[in-house]
Amino acid sequence: MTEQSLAYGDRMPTIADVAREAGVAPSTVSYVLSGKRAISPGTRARVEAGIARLGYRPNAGARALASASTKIVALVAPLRTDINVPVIMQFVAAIALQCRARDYDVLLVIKDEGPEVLDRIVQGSMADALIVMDVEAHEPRLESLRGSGFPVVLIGVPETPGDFSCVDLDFAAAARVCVERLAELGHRDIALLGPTPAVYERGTSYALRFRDGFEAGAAEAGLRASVHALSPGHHEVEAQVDALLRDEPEVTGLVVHNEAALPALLTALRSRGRDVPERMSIVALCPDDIAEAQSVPLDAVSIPAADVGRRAVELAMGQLAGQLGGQELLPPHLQVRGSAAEPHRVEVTGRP
Amino acid sequence: MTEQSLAYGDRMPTIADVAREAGVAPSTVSYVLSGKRAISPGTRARVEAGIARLGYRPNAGARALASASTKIVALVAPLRTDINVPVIMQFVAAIALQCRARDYDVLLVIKDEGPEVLDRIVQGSMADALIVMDVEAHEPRLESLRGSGFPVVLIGVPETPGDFSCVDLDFAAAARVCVERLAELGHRDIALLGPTPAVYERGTSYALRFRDGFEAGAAEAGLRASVHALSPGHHEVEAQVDALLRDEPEVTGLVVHNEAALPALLTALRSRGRDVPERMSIVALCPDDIAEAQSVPLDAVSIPAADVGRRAVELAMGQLAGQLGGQELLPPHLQVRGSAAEPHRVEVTGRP
DNA sequence: GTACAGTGTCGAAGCGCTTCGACTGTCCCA
DNA sequence: TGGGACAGTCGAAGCGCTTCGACACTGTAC
Repeated sequence: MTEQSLAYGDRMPTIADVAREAGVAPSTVSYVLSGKRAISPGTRARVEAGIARLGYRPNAGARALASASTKIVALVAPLRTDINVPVIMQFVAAIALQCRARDYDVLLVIKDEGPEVLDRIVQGSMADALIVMDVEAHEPRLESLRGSGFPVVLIGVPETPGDFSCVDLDFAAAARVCVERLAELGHRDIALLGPTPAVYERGTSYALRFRDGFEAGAAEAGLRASVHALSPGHHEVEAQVDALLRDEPEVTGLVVHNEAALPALLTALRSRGRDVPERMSIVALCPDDIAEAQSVPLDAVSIPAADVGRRAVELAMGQLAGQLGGQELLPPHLQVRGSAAEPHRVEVTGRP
Repeated sequence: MTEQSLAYGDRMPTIADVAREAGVAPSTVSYVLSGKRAISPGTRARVEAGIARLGYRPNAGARALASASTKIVALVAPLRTDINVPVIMQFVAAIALQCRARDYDVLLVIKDEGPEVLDRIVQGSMADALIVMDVEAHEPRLESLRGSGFPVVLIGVPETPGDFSCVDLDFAAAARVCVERLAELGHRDIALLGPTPAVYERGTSYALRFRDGFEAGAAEAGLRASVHALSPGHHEVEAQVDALLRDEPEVTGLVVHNEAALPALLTALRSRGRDVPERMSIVALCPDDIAEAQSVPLDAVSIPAADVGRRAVELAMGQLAGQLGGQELLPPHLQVRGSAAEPHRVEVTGRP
């Protein structure tokens, strides 16, 4: 039962070869493989031996053609390098793993190609389902799929989800949790340091939801709050910190939604005498490993990439099985690590 | 000539539908699409109109089956989150873009599944070529493909490349360039701060080549040199910097091959009075944007991800066209930004 | 006027698989 | 003791495409 090593270029063995080898009909081999009909133990054994002996693997194209199912999930991912790269990667990893666990493969589609690409995939039957990451408030790309019945799962929530399944962290709730944490500690003036301006300009769904949640949470808690987009790069961050400290000196707590800027931000604050958490509190939205790797471990709501990815695949599979899924927002969890504390009201009390 | 919007679930139009619509034979439609035979302008126009009217897109599975070519490149990528994530992403982006430009799609395969996965892809005819990122010195996964004639391109160079095509930055030369830069400036004691120990333990090809190049370059230039793996995390980096400064106080120049640790490293050095570049020179190996975003912009050899990715796809396409490619190592380019300077021999001259 | 090379088009034969209906036994229960 | 139910297997049709050889023309050259 040694598996023959096949040179590519030799004709690959087909189901007919296996059938001949095992002395059965091709359809029987197919049924052994799919389990869709009962097979006697003896026959099964002979077929499996034949498969092993020939090193047979079913041809994906033929299978797709005959069964009208590709066992492929198309994953639409943004491959900008400006944002969030590690988080994107975590999503991709989680989704790929989940797909493999269900015997699906992943076709990678780069976002920011036009809608024709998706049509090509869907109408060319290149995949059985579509998972779209990083959805923006408006996604013209997806319009042609609306109501088509083709299984689509969005990671993120567009303005009009329609009948698309959506999964995501509840960014609005996450922002509220961050704000509430600062409010409980006694902060009265806070600021949101968000992603680069480009992200807002694109209308990126999660960034907007986080911002809106921040503003709503602050309003409810009666806090003064402002929002700032944070450009990356050490000098930019320093300049923006200076501007913030100058223009809004009362701010004692920051909510940061910008992983890339965190190291620079912490350095800038310390060098300006605003040590964290004594003289500036920070609550961040970022992956756990990033929160922990900072010079001051950060209180943070983590982005549950693995959970979101898993759920996205589950929803896709559900749709393949005929269920329809709605919007799912995963609840945020704040991990306290010590970067937020009660404010020292130095500016107010006066201090030598 | 309005393209009809198709509901998925409606039977998708086939080449036969288009043929009927245009009043020609299916094979004629096929030849219009492939351009493999001459077609009169009139017929072509009618066929194209029919295609547009029906919104026809060829079925990928059927096409693959009939033509024995999938128009898919399988990309084997590591999705660990411990290393190099942005760089990996740049490779993936570059490869995906290049593939699309050649009308190929990308099937994403996660590394660290067993060899059966690759066999499934190759023998199941799921892809026409394979690009493998992050290759290690020994890749048992690839053994079954050796000599098979299936187009394989490696990003990185294993110990025994055999007939696999390989592309990569010339990491050994890159290390030498870094060492030479420090040597020219007058440094005599240098250290390499490399990636996490796990990367060396895995036998990751590029890390080993960089290290070997570093040691060889230092030997040639007559420098004292040591090698240290750098664990990520702020505290680990601080501890390791302390150890270095204690155990090898004469070191005045660092070669850093560890993007993730750079912010922490710079912070640690400054807080220990070893400002860069005055009291410690640094030359790094990292992407340009990362080098520029540091608190001190770094002299760095960048990883030409886009070039490597492009070349990888070109080599894959070349193999599909019957050419065989060998190893290609791209020359390193050092970008000077001011993080390396002549050493102040403070420890030697004594200074108040 | 016949031969001959194109040129443009068609029909049919697969590519390798799944799946449906049909067929042959067995077994069990009426 | 006959018949239905069921397990196990087979053969053939067909999924939608590509591609090969054949065929009908149209010119052009002798």
